[in-house]
Amino acid sequence: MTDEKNTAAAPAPSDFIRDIVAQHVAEQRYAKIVTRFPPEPNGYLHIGHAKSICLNFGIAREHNGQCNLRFDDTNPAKEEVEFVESITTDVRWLIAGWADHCLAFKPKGAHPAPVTSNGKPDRYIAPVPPGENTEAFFASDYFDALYEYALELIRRGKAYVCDLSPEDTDKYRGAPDQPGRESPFRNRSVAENLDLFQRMKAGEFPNAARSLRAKIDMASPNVWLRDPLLYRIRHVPHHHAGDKWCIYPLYDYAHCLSDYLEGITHSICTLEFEVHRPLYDWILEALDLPRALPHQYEFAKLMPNYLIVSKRNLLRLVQEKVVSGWDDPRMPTISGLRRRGIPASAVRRFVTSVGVTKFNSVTDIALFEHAIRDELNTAAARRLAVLRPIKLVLTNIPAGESIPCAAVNNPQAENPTTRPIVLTREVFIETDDFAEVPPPKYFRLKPGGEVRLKYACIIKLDEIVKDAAGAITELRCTAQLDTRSGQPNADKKVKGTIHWVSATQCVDAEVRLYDRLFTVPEPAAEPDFIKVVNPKSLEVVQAKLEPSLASAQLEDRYQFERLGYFALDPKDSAPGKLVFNRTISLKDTWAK
RNA sequence: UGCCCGAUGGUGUAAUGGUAGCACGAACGACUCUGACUCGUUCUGUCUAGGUUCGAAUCCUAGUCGGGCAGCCA
Repeated sequence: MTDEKNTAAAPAPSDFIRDIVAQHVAEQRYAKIVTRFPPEPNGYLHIGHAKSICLNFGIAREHNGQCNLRFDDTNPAKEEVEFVESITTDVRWLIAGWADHCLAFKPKGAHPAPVTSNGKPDRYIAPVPPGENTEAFFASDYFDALYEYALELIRRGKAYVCDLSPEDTDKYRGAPDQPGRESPFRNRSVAENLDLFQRMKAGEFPNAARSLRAKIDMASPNVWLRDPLLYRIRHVPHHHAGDKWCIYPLYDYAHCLSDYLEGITHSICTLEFEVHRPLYDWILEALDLPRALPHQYEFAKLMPNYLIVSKRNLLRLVQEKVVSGWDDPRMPTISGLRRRGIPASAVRRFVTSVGVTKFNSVTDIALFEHAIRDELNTAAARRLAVLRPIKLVLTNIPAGESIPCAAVNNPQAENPTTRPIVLTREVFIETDDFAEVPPPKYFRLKPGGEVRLKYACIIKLDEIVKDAAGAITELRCTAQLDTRSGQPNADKKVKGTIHWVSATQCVDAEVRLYDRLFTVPEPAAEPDFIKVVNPKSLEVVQAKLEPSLASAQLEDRYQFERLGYFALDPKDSAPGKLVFNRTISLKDTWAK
């Protein structure tokens, strides 16, 4: 379906993170480059995540490395299996045929195993290729290991159990421009900390009654170093780990150690984690681990205009039924883009083309639209379809006669093939392709004017038939049959060529015309982005299609000539009931 | 008033002390049995002020502007 030619031919991208990786490869610092994509299963993946996926899998791919799909599931209150399933599907779709050989899973149910590294006891979880009895990595599979590491931190005097309430913890933390104060529980003995932490795990204390904290520096100018919490008490079951735990690790503690356990070399995340990096390093260094430590690198997230890219706001669109669901074709979610008919290759090309920097920028959505059109231009089969039909009668063709014509399937192909279509007395043309009072430079059908029916012949408009109310019911024309391909006057030139379908040999279909969801470039900056939803973001029409489209395939992409790119809706289309989504219109430089 | 990060045409990005380039976009033109594609021409840029240097987008200093950080979220 999707043509990989463009992506494959594109030069390997270069950016500051890839430069660092390339240097590490040159130095032979690591045996293998291992990255990871670590979503929290609390929502659907969107175009912003696609950038991270393509970065992480792209780097792995460029160095024969590996990229782990890992669920960062340390907060059971917000997470659901529905999301681990959708995320897995979306990631696999996005990288299919491109980097799936880099995707690493683990045996189903596997946990980190005891190993010996550099002569010292260690823990490691080995990757396997996705397949039977495998699954993605889960941070929650490391809870036992993480607990052991916490015990070790306590023994080393680098962590303590704190009895401060959440409110008091906040107060003691101070402010960015003001140092915090040390917790009164900061200097408990190792024995007491060990005892208390074990009892936290055993469920002896209620939610938030105590926490485990790293002992770092309450006066640090970086607030994340002011004795950050490592564990909190939450008496809730976990979607993956079951009901074994009532203490759950926090992101900063779990993430760096998960990276270590999986042997990640480059842990790539977005800019807001920059201030967390010292903590990431502190935890790993505090444990004196025997293998090479992972390192964190940060880049600016993708922010395209005319879109919202925030789980909270996307959720609102779903909940308030502005869209039909997370996979509504107007949503910037991966599932929405997929349902809309956008090839994964176009998503990849777009997110790669914007580059990787530390500069917060707004990317023009036109860049995405360009990537989509460009991929589809080579991949899509051309077909004739009329969205808003108006009847046209070719008065010199007898009723019942079928004149065979050959239509090109894809002019971009190296050896273009054709398919047969037929011209009949009655055809439909696009309402927009006729104007009784044409504007200047109007190339289409107008009174007394000539136009070519694509792949058929030139016609001349003789008569406009109207009903009693003055509405146009049909256009009567003369077909110049000697201007058909292969006929003596085939080369006759007219300014306009329009598409059409036979009125007697066509199929009906519902066609959904999608447009931008928002009318302003920065909807998220509005007081209420619901107020700037584009009322015309979805228009449904009953279209007439050429007969070959009756057997359209879900995975195929079509260009309805002169209109745009279309694909079958995977949810609502069924045998005998065609539903097409407009992926994107053709570029239109004809100012209306 | 604290700490961290950043700033190159309309947008995104490259140039790693040596000719500011590429893509998107826009405008105009050529071609055209898709007003698409393709091709051609044009458009607009190094945040400011000092300094180092034969030479600065790049290094230094100060400033300006923007983003991030005070969840028992990630």
